[in-house]
Amino acid sequence: MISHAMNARHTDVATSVAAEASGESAPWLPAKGMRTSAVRDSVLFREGDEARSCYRIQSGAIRVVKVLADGRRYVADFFLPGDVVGFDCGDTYEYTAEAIVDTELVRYPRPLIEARFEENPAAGRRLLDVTLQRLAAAQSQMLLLGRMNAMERVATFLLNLERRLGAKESVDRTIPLAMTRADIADHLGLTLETVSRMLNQLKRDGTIGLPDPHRISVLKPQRLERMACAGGH
Amino acid sequence: MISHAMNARHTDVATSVAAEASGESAPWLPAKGMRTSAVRDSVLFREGDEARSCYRIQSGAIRVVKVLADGRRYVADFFLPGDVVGFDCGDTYEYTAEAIVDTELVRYPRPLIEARFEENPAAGRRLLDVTLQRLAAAQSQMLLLGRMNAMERVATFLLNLERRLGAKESVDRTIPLAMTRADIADHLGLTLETVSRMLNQLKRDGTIGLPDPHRISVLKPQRLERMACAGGH
DNA sequence: CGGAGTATTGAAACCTATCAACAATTGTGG
DNA sequence: CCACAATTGTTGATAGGTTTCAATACTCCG
Repeated sequence: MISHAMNARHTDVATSVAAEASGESAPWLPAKGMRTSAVRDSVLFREGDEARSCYRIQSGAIRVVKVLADGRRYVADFFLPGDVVGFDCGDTYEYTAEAIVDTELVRYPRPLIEARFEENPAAGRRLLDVTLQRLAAAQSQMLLLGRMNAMERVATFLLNLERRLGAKESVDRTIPLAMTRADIADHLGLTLETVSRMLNQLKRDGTIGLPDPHRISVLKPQRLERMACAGGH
Repeated sequence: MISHAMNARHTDVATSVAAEASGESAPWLPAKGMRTSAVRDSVLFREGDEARSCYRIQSGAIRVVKVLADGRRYVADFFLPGDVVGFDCGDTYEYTAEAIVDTELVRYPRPLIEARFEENPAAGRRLLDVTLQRLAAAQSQMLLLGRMNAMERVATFLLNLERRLGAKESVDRTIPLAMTRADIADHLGLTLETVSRMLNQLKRDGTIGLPDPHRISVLKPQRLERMACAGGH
């Protein structure tokens, strides 16, 4: 599957007590948190659970899902290394968070975060900015879901993912895909078959390469951007 | 494809200099702002404009739209009395805001709001909560756009709108619709014809009544909730 | 009262979903 | 290390829900 995917036993999320620096990517977090790991497909927290903690992703990937009673699923977002998942409004989580692959995280109890806001207003302001950015991203995603066709959705998704991973992760413009076709489909409001068809159509075009199902190399970025949609933001 | 270009009179937004209390609904705003009015279909601000102010709606309604180059449009949100529109991340607006009907607003310059955060951290915390709520609503909307069929979308929309308007506005469970079918369609990722068909199907069912195109009375709320989707949030 | 904008309704086309079969990959255990 | 089983991905044929195109009716205001 992917480099860091190890044995996928169904143990729960394991927590060690070692302290860990919060890292540069989220300056609004407390200085220390608990190192934690989650094996593939384990649930970090469930929609409706009491929101005790949030988590910064160290390595791996998390998906955040909302589910209808009959099983229809929407993947609201993917969280990649550096991202923080689990800070919601209210006392309960708004969605379920699951590990896509074996994932290393740092856990921060909510009370510690709230305390940090008291002592340091700038931290709260930083979180506000992050939240406003996520809201803007959500609005772009709604435009995608509401008004783009299958090919535009897939092309836009690939470009966004490449941008988020940054040059560091994607060597030679090759995107390491942690998630399955089903995850991508549930994120784009499509079926996994349609996602597969679009990817293979792009492959036949010569726009992308698919060395293996979990690696996508962007061969013709400009063409991909043109397919992404008839008008950037 | 679709391009509901709304070109009516293009008078600008008129501003009076009278001061006005910020009201109970948005305690994170400064105490005073400028009363302003916007006639139907006028543009409050445009995507990409420098974000100088935000606006609290006093009466009327605002729609917030994102547009693709070929004219396809998505209505990211409707803003109703009490709501505040225009506080985005970055220095420019993320979307275009237009008046759906003649609208009364109170304008707050961004520098004044920023200053208020400096002096009163609780104000910033309130805005964070509001923003987190809007993010949660956006995630529910993505589930709707990605995974619900036309009837479920329309039913969900009506229920949400009724809840937002509150008992005060909707006398006798009758929802006053400020927006057109095209606005609703662009908000639900449908065409205006499909929205019309779904509404009239609900009318034939006896689930709702349509006294006139801009008034919807909910006759059988439970049935509407059942149609809304196979699984509540 | 008339005219422009808005809403409704019908018929046909299209894109994507669904169903189904098969191929490829991954992980497991001999 | 290889073979097998399970999962994941690909591809094809068909069906179905929405869109598109078109015509007509309604509503609101000047």
